[in-house]
This record gives sequence, C-alpha cells and structure tokens, in this order.
Amino acid sequence: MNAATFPAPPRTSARTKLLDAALTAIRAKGYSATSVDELCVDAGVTKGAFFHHFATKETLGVAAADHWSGITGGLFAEADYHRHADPLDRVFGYVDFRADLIEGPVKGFTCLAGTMVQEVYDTSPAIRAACEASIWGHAATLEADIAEAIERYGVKRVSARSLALHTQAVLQGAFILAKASGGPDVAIETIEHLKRYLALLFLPSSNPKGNA
Amino acid sequence: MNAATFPAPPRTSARTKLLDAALTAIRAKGYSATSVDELCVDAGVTKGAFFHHFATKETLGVAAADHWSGITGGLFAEADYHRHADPLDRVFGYVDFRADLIEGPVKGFTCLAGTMVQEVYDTSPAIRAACEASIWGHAATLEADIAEAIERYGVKRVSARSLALHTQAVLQGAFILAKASGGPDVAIETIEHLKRYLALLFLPSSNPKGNA
DNA sequence: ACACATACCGACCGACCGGTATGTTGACGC
DNA sequence: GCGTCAACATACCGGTCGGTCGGTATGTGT
Repeated sequence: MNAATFPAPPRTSARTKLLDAALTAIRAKGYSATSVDELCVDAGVTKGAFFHHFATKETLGVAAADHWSGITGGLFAEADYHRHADPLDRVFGYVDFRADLIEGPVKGFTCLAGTMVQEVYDTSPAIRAACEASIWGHAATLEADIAEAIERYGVKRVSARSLALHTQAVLQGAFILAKASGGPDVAIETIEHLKRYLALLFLPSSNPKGNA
Repeated sequence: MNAATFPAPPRTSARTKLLDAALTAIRAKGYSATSVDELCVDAGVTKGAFFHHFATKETLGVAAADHWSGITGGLFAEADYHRHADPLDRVFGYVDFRADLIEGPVKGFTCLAGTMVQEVYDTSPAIRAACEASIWGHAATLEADIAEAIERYGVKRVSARSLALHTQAVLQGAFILAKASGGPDVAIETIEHLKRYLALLFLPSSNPKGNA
C-alpha cells in the first residue's frame, strides 16, 4: 500500500488545466470569444470533462476569476516589497513591482478580471461579482500599507481605500492603452504619473514642480 | 418637382442606424457577444442591408470605432470648457466635463474604443488600430491645452502628450471599476484623484498635503 | 461480491453564428 | 422608355456554439 500502487491522481487535475487554459485564452481574446471546445483542446480534456466540473460556461467564468485571485494573490504575497519597514516604501515597492511585471507581449501582463468584467458586467451578475471581488480583494492588500503611510506622513483628505482603488484604476487604464497601442510603453509612462502623484501626496517637499 | 415629391431619403440611413445600434450593443455586451442578426433587428434592417454596407463584421467594428470618434468628437468640441482663457482652466474644465458625463447606468458613460480594444487587440489589427486612433485622437484635443498650461505654469519633466494619455488611462480605468462595482461612485472618486494630481503638478502652492 | 460514487468520454442536439446567392425596387442618365 | 446601378429584402448555407446524455473505467464502503 505504498504511494506507487495508488493510481496516481493526475498531477494537475482536469479542472485546474481547464482553469489555466481559461486564464490564457480569456486574457487574449475575451470571455465571449473563448469557446468551451477550444478550452477543452487547450487543456487536453474532453467536453464531457468540462461539463463534469463546470455546470455552465458562466460557472467556469466565475471559477476563472477566483482562480486568478488565487494565483495573483500568491504572486503578490511572496513579493519582496513587503519587507520595507516604512509603509510608504511598501507602497512605492508595490507600484514598482507592477511596473516590472510589464514586459514582453501585452497579453502577458494584463488583468483577467478587468478584461472579463468589461464584457459581462451587464449580462452576468455572477462573473461581474467575482471580478469585483478579485479587484477589490487585491486593492485591500494595498490599502493597509497606504493607511499606515497616510497616518505616518500626515496626509489628509485622502482615504486609503479610495487611493488603493485609484491605483487599480490607473493600472487597468494602463492595460487598455497598452492593448490599444500594441505595446507596454504607454503603460509604463502612466505608472510614472501614478508614482509622481503618490510622491506629491506623501512627500510634498520633494520639489513639486520638478524644476531644480 | 418640389421637395415633397421626392421619396424622402431615409432620415437616417441603414448604415447609420446599424452604426448607432452597434455603439449601444457593443458598449453593453462587447464586440464578440454582439451578433450581426441582433444589430439588424435593433436597427430595423435586414441582414442583406448589413452586408450591403459592411463587407464583414470586422468592417463594422472599424466603422463603429470611427463613428464613435465622430460622435464624441462633436460632443467635446462643442463643450463649454474651451472658452476659458487660462489653458489650465480648460484642462480642469475638461476633467469636470468628463465627471459630469458620469451619471445614470454604467453603460451610458463608458467608452466604446476602450471596451472593444480589450477583446480584439490580439485578433483584429484593423479594429485595434481604429480604437487606438479614437483614443489617441481624443487625447490630442487635450494635449494642446496641457502643453500651453505646462508652459504658462512652468511645469517641468512632464510631457503634454504623456499627461494627456494618462488622463485617458485614468478614465478608462475608472470605467472598468465602475463596471466591476456596478455603479459610478468609484469612477468619480478616481477622477477626484486625477484632479488632485493635476492641482499638485500645476499649483504646488495649493496646500500640498491637504492639511489646512 | 456487489452496490455505489466519482471522473470522465465523445457522439449528438437544436439554436445560432457570420456570410452568400438571388431577387426586387426605384432613382437617374441617356 | 430603357439600361444601369445602388440599396435593399429574403431565403438559405456550412459551420460552430453551449449544452446533453448514455455509457464506461476505476476506486470504495460493506
């Protein structure tokens, strides 16, 4: 009764393979244009397997958003920028981390939730909610650092939640411009503006007009 | 041979009706999920008429982006904010104008180009280019005012083009968050951050930390 | 040994997809 | 009055869509 006698449970389950395939396909072509058949081929499973794990395509959409939250959650949780003692350094570290992720082809750095919610916000409440949860959940991981920084640096009239969501808006917008222009340059530039805004908010003595 | 004897040429042509229907449908459900049949029903024309005017669905997508540019171009060209003598007032006027447009249901204020390009940037170069032209063309109308303001207020190290594109990124991102949350509140909040950034850039004496 | 559950398989379904082929209509030049 | 052409309408095409269903392989509890 050693491990080898057990019929090896597949290294990655059909469910996970489908979810991974969905992430890639939906980020590249959107939710509607991604067909169930195509997902099955990409994942190397049959349609029967698909509908064994997901009742409908919409169910898969919800699961894909959750899967995305899990994967990105792990990526950001393990990133180095959390180590800084100063909360403001962690905030800048986060933004730099996002900027560093922007490399190579556009479909490699865009956000599944942002892409998917554009198509389905008015037709699929379940997917819309899952995307909202993904984005807001991610923003929440930033919010704590921002709140600390706001307190330590005595910034007023700006709420941590609102600023955390603003960073997400800038990033989502940067992705759209990157898709429209066909390259990451404009995304990186807009993140520079975000960094400048944060610097002006938290460190106003730092040479506001940039001159001298 | 007076005007009445002429069989009134349709007040709006089939082509225009299809384009208008496409704007509404694509903004609500995206490009892929919008079918040709549905567009024909909405516009009150037959499928034959559709393919008389557009060789393919993709051709319609390109035309819809151009149509969108024309409609929004007119809307912004006629807006009051251009009247301000101070270029910075025109820039703030623009941002306030955008904020004022955000009312009612989400599908009423979102951007066709931003929605469509997310789905097709990797599959339809023609539509991608049309969306890019729409967004960049709109940004260009802002760029002149920003350039003037940069000169008049002596702001350095920020290019007018880059800042104009950043405003578009923030707005596009605001739309995504609005779609995800189901309402406009978060979009308005993020535009407030954009205004604060502009104020800090151009008017640094204006109470940088917001305190007192 | 046998009932039962899980995890699939893949042929099949009707609806709908984008697109085409053919026909009709009315304005306009000549 | 006649030929031409744009502007449609209608019927229809092959293919693909999301989804179903009867069946099977394998392991499990008793």
